[in-house]
Amino acid sequence: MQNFEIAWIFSELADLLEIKGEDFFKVRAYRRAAKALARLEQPVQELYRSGKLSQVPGIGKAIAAKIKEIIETGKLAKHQELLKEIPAGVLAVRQLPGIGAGRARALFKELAITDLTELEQAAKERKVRSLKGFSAKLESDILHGIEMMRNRQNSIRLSVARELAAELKEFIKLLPGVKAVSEAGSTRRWRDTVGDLDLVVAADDPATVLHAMAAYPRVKEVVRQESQRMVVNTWWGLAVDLQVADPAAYITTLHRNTGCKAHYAKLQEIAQQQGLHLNHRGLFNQAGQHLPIQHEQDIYETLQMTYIPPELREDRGEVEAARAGRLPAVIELGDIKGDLHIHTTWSDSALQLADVVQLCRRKGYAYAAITDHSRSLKIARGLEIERLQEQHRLIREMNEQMEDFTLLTGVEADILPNGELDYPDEILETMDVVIASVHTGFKQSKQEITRRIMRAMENEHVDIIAHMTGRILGRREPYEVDMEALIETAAKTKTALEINASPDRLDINEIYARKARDAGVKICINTDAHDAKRLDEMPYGVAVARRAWLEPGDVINTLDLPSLREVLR
DNA sequence: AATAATTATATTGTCGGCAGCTCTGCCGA
Repeated sequence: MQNFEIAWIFSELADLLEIKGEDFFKVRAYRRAAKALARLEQPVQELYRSGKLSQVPGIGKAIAAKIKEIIETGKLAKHQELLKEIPAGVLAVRQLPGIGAGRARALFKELAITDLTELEQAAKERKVRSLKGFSAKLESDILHGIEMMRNRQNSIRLSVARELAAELKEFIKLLPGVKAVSEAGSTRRWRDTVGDLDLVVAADDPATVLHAMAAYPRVKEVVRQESQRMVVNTWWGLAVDLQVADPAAYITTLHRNTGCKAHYAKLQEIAQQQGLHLNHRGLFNQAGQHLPIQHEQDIYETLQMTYIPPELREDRGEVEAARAGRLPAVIELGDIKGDLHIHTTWSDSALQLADVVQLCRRKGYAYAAITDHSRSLKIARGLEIERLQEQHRLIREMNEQMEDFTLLTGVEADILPNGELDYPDEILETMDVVIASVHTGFKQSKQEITRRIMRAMENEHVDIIAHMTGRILGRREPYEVDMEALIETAAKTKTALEINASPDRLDINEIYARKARDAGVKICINTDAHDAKRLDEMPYGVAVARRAWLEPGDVINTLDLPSLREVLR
């Protein structure tokens, strides 16, 4: 069992107990434990075997015993019992914006609502508004929320797909007769969300692979089986579409299954024009003979164009650009020289200042900016001015001890509802990096929130606007902003826009990042890390930049430190 | 339920906006 599967049980247990009305501090203890487990770098099973579970902060005697039960039996009795009492659908109801544990409980107890469909019915019949704690407005918000939830059913965050892909590839690689295996489809193209996970395997004997796949522990049920293909549902809620190819046709199958469809169709058409034929079996000449294909590069070369990396295969002009030899040399992970948005224990992160230095150094970065939350964000222990200055003094001292690495002083200052920043200018001007972002007042009108962010950009001390549309994938829609106007203002004020690399955000997205670049706006790719694991999420941000066709020169954290300082000045 | 310390017991991230049985509970950052 993986850490986050165990963490998930505790987090669901917390939700169930909260809905039941159990002591809130107990609920919070389970949440803390879940968070601690998800954050662990080492497998929980290992800690369990060495008897070190209770050493993890947030895990005491009772929770350690429950972890033992989960590891040994695969489930938790207390969790199972609660699920019998409170149907899983109630948890989905609780996920709706505006519905917390209290309102979910009221709906369940008073109206016997056990899932979203029943809630929708009740809301349409105007039965919800009369409950204590509800209103006509909330009732219509509920209907909106249900609609929203339905619309995103097929979108699972890329990180989930990539983690499952990594695990499945390890497993499949070791099966007898397997020559190669790769993810394909939108997972390989690094789309922010995916509908399913496509895998392509090169193997002599498809039956062996399919048989092993069907028996794999993550697999819940086989949905479809053909001689060389299998579709399964997994316990992670993500379907896997596995295609086994003859080793000779592996590259062309992988290429076709990577898509996107429109991109592939264009290549087929170009092949046709050149008297060739392209399909998943190979690339053929007029006589029907196989042309040698060792790598995907060979396909593009034969079709007389530059190689197009998977991230760019979206039929957004890349085929035309590649034929004209005008495809940009897009940014790579190795171009990144530092991370400019990192939180520490000074506010709400698990990282110590020294951890940031150590981990970023190990990545080969030359610098990193410490940007903790500002004072108004109480929930995140935002820093009062004195604390912020104390931290900056400490950082300057640390820098004196280091030659090959620099910590930059900074802050993630809240943009207050009126567009002012959370600290006065004389404080902001003392630090290296000022990030500005919105954390409250999402319900402002499009005009208000746009104007608010524009005002922040107009502050000369603001260097970067972080996660500008505020979306949390699968949980919160982006807020209404006039992107055109914001990009224009960012260009005018020379404010960089962040690509937040967290797979939960990926904000701004590739569409806006490309528009911003075209308007002359610089981009900064940041992890916004709150723990060591999330510091590793830079590749997701780089993927967004690649999909936006960005080159290293478009991204400020590819610069060496002196040039970066020049830009930030 | 975990933690710290008074080793039996207190504490455990805060606070503004919202809606409606207007001083309170709920929600969300």
